Amino acid sequence: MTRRERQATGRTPSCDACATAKTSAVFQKRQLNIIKKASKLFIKKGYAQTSMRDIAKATGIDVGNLYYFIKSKEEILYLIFDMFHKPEEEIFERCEISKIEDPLEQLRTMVMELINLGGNFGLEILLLYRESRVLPRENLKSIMARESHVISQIEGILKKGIREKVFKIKDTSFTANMIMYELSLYAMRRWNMKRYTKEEFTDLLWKHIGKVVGAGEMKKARFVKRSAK
Amino acid sequence: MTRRERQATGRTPSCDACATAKTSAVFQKRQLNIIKKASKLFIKKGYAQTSMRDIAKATGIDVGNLYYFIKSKEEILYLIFDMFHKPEEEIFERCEISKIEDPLEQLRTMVMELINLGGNFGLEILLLYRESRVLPRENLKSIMARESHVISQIEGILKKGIREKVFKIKDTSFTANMIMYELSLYAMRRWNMKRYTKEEFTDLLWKHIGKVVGAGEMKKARFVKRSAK
DNA sequence: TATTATCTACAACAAACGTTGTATTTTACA
DNA sequence: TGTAAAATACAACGTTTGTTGTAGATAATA
Repeated sequence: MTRRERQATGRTPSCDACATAKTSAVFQKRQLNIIKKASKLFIKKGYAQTSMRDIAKATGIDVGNLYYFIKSKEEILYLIFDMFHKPEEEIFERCEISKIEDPLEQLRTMVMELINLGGNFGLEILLLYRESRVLPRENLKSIMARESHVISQIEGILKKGIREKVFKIKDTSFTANMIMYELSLYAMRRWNMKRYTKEEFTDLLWKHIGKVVGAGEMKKARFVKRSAK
Repeated sequence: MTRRERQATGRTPSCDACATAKTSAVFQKRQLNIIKKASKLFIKKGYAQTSMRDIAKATGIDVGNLYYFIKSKEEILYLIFDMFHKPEEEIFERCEISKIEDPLEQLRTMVMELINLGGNFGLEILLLYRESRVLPRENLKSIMARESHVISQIEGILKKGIREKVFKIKDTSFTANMIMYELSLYAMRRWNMKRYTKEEFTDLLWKHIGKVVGAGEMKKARFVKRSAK
């Protein structure tokens, strides 16, 4: 039996629909703790460089007993992604963005929410870029599907903005992807970005995105038009 | 002796200044081959998920004999970074960018060169983001120093552009970092970017950067001024 | 209190890993 | 052709790794 196969086995099905659903409060709390602590370790040291024994030490749960709460190391990573991408997907509805009229305000709301998700300033998203390849195809697909969903919501906002002549964008798909990508600048280039406070950075980033969607330009244009009348 | 310590030992000093410098053509060719093949594997599977035996298979060099050409697995990664960052650092001089007058053209030259480095469209730079943490502090620092050098060159161009009223930028350091970061969009989000050809992408990216530095805006402004006279 | 379900402690396993030792073959040069 | 250096082949070592087995403790329920 190869390691990969053994990994798939696991001792106790934890997140699958299992006979005796582990829904006890303690259980879920412990599992959440594992996920949180592990995500911190993964961010700091990398997935492969973090051993189950490290996670055991960080959580205070014995190495072997970790497998009472999770199926495998791989599953921890998946659960981390799951945990931080679910709320990401729900921003649009939760903030009732479709009810906002001004596309620029829609975009601002979306961006701010995405930035502050998890309170870690996008550090978790960095994991997706860095470690997603360790997940099996199946899981990776479902994660990517969520990502795409958010992207297409952003794209929707951009299109609306173009229709209302507030934005000026050549390729909405490209720009939506770029905006999503830019949100991780802080996390990805921490070594250079640390000089900015979170507030400074957020401000700079939003100004930047404003340029990207051509918002300022359009406003000016509209202003010129009106004054020309 | 721990693994980490053993890793530091190595069998034959390969890149250090060693008594009998391995400068034979064959030797260097083999070493280069290892670096190239390994970088492909690292990009595809990740550093930790690529074993020395994988590299052996890819290069056709026996596992043990790999250590005749390189000191350690870690060194391979370092050499990869070294290989792709050295030319990056030399762009400015090689292209004689300081002799170009128009800042926008300066920037365009720089960007295009950076994009096409290695011919892999930035795929190697993705490694820096993903795997740099496995390097020891010392090496990491030297890599980052190079990065910063390129960034400051970009920043120089931006400042010149501002002085000449061609660019409009709030924080040159932020923007320089952002531009550098944006160059890796294709590599980092391949799964969504594959729909574009390299030409399409390059075009979109350049237009995007144009907006970011406020180039279009300024031109229009200048034009307006002149027509107002 | 008896019984079951939940949780824990600790040791162990088998595989994979980076790396080394060594003996042998090939090449370069005199 | 002879000799040293360069390069190869192959087996092995010592660790670390993710994971499991199992026996015992604790908590909940009756």
